Amino acid sequence: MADRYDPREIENRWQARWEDDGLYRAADDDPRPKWYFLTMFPYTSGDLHVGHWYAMAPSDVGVRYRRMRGYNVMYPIGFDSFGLPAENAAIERGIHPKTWTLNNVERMRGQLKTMGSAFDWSREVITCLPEYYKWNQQIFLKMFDKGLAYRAKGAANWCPHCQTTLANEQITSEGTCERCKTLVTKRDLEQWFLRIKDYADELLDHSGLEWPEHVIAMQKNWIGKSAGVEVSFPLERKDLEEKEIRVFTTRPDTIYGVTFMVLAPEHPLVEKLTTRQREEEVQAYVERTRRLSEIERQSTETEKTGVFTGAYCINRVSRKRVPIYIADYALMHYGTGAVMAVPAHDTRDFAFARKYDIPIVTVIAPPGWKDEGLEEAYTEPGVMVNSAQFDGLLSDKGKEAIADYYEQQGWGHRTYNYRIRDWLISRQRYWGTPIPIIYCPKCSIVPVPEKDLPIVLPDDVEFRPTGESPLKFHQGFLNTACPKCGIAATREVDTMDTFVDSSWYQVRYASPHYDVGPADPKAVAKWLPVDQYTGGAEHATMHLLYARFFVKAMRDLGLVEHSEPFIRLFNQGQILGPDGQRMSKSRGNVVAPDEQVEQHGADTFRCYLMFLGPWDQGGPFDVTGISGISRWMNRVWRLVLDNYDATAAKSNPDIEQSIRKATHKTIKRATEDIERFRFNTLLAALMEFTNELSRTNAIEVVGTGAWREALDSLMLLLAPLAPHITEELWARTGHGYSIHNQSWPEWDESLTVEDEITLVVQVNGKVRDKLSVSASITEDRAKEIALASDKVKGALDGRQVAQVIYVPGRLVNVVIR
RNA sequence: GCCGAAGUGGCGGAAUCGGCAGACGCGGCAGUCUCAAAAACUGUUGGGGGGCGACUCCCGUGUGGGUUCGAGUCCCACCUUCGGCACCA
Repeated sequence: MADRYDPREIENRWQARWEDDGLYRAADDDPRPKWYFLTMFPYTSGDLHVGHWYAMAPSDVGVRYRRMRGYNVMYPIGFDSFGLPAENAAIERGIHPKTWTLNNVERMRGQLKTMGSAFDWSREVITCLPEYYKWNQQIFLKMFDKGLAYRAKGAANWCPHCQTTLANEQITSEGTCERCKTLVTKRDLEQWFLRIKDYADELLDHSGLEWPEHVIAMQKNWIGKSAGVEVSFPLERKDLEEKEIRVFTTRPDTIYGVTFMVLAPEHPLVEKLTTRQREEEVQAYVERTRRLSEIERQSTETEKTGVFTGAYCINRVSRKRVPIYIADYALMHYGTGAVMAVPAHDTRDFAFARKYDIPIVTVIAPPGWKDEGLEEAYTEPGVMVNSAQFDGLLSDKGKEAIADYYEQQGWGHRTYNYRIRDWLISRQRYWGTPIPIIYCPKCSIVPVPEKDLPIVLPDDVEFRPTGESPLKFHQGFLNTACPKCGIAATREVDTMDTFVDSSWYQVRYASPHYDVGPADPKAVAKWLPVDQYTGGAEHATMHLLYARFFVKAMRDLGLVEHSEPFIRLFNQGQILGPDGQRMSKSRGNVVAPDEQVEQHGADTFRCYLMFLGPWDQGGPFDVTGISGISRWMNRVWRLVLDNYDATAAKSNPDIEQSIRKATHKTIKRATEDIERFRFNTLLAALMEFTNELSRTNAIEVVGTGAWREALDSLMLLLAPLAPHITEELWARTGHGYSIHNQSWPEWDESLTVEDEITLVVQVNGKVRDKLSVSASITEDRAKEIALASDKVKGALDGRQVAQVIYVPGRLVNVVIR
């Protein structure tokens, strides 16, 4: 009898051994094909939770499988360690952000190691250290040189609680801060932007990427490219510098229906166009709009409001005078900030026209239209009417015809518009990468010379959430000399959005200690792009879009040669508390992984997480089921050790053959499942295999070659899932160290096919009999024995057989009338 | 409103192609062991009905239609849940 399975002892021992041996270190000069596997690095929140395990344990299985398939696998890990929580902890508890963060790194590193993952710790990257963020600064400077980073004043999203600006992507659909759920407002500030919009078309192209369709769809939605025409409407007043209003429209076919014009309240023409009589009202409206938060302004529920400016422009084709309004439903940052309003065919314009008694002219006829007024906007395609020479055209054709006409007349041109906006990276906070820019009274914006990098974050800073960067009050940091002319100048005091850090960390892992640039070109050429990336779907439009942009920008800066960071992407689902709600301390439904590991061992905990269901689905985590995995681990332990060394007492070729078949079928199933990351069914297959071996653990098979092959295969197939117990069993059954350097077992296809099959016999689609027949049965013979079955005869009840369907290897269906 | 994913036993879930619905596991029930309990092991377990019984019949994959010899799987309409976007002209 073998001794008891003691996961704690085994796991500690092997983890130490693997670390001492550097078993998982990826060598740059290994000639085998490379495989770069990456799981999203954790933020240094302080504690590893079940979500981390749920994300990382299955990734580790993928890694170990690739290793067994003969790849030179790199699986690095690090810490995303800049960001607000560190600073908030500093303010609340008087700990320095750096201390807080590095303590958390220490703690989380220890917790991560208990998972028994095949991480290559020698490549660890910690983003809050100057060795890393120096390169953020260098890349930023190169972007600045190329015009990819620019400074602009604009209405920035402002979180009053975090006391900083936010990127568009960091605002929830409720208009609140993604981090603290505070209502976001607007502030006019000079800020740094990166030109992600310049890459919009390239970012829309996901060819060559094996990504989940829904993530691609989300990115496409986010970028929001729409085709249309930019057309001009001449102003009635001729005494202004501007002679026309330019608008973007996707519906040029409705241009005869334009009965008013809407400018965004911030539109530069508003001030110039407004007549003296309307001035007061317009100014009041502009003021009111400015005070509204984004959420109030953008709510589709709010009634359309606006005011007339007193000015008119001319609809070139209908020759009509068109009144110009301002309304907050026109957005300054989309298109030209002006809208040609067609109330008959746009729901917003319709509501506005109704409210302010503006004429509604139908120019696209709905089906069966009899020249009557519309009760609501008709936005579907239809036949053009009231549109002079274009009458009778279908609206789709009309779009092209009018676009052509405008282009011929020189009144407009076809173009595209994008929903995505440039990436605002300035943050008025301390714990981030200092933006390497100096403001000189004489030379204005001056980049820090590369030789002066890194601009190091000073430690002795007072954390006062004032809405301005704490760095502004640090005289030693703030004051400097202009690198160009040498006179007294000040530094940029804002820091970079932490998404900058995670936009290229995957590149840094290739050469984490390289000190003459962000990345060693040789190492990058060897390792990048990432072959398989895994992480949560919440990053679909932020991190994943930023990282794609960054790599393309770095390519154009000559820093890397590839264009896409991540070839394959897998999104795991979200793990919830036992109550089906998000795990949170306030709900009291948090499951601590450390406790589970303490109780059941890492192998069991890992496997249980994978057994819950499909990885991309996530779901509630209920600890009660873990005993099933625990019991199974014990069964495997006993099964392997009890009879491994026995010698065959006598042989039974039938049982041996059936064991061999079970083995090869299991290898096949396991391989197919692991390739598709279907760990739940993979585990089910291994359990079935274990059950079958337990049943046949009889005197006739133990000690035979087939028996050994079965147990060896079981250990090897289980090795990626449960690395510790399998390493221990592998050693105890007299194999060499390490099971994690063995080859993945191969299956013999001829051993996976059955000689006997169950032929299902149906009558009118209902199962009436099951017959055990030879797999090589002919169609005629199968039909014959099916019809001969007593049960079929009984079901026929003397009625006429109309047809007999045969599906090879599966069933016979007798159709009767 | 738009885009995307999903609805299967008491529970988590399985079912590459349209072909035995419920694999595997939890929980439950019964049993073995035990003074007893726990643990472990064995058997059983979709619902309903009939038979002493080997058995047998009916119903059943969110709802309603459809295609098909045959539908959890395909098509149409709808309901519910979750995720994303949302005055984008």
